[in-house]
Amino acid sequence: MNISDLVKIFKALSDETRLKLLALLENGELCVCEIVSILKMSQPKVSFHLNILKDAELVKMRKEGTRIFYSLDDSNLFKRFLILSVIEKIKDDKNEEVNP
Amino acid sequence: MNISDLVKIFKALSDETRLKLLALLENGELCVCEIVSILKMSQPKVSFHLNILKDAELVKMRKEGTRIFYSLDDSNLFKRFLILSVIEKIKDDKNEEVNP
DNA sequence: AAATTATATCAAAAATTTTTTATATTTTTT
DNA sequence: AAAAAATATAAAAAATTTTTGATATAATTT
Repeated sequence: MNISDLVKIFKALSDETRLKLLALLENGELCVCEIVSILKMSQPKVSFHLNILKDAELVKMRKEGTRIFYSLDDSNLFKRFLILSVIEKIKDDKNEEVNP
Repeated sequence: MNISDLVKIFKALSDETRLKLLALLENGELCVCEIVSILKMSQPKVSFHLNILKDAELVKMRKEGTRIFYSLDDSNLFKRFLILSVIEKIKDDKNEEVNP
């Protein structure tokens, strides 16, 4: 992993939409259409951000018929740590909203 | 730490110049003028990037006379991990350049 | 084979970030 | 008190990223 890979990973993580996508995938794979309907964002927008996460190898994809399922790619230890940190911190954040 | 703080931290880390600044500060504080002369970048550019790192609380500063010294701010465990990872990976990268 | 569904891609527009050049501020030195 | 040194800030320009709306592609269903 060189400095450009590192920048690419951090760039991928430096957007709220993409952090939400990662958190959404915590419990397993989802297809694009499910993500679109859950997050209520336009489909090209979701595809755009998923593609950036895939480029940084933070998510991976699997085709099945007409659908494409995305899931977390935490095969690398450093990325796994980053993804887990993101998910944990976003959860904390949501809990604070509910229990102020 | 909420989701915006998280985005701010990753945004701060998502630029090569800023990763280099962090790596440069590994061995202790440096003033802006030293950083400028080492990295051979314009002074406003260095100040601009240092400010982004400071906003994300990845570096801290200390005034002494006319100089301002910057150093790593790894008081938070998560940030400490990120900073150390960055430094380690940038070092690896440089070693590979020398020993191909 | 036509229609439908799911997704990617493209081009234009909008928004944000980075760089550059010039200037302001503060402290120290002369 | 003027000059010099170090740094921040501001405004404009350049570059990059994100969003949007339209269209293309591929697999499935009718």
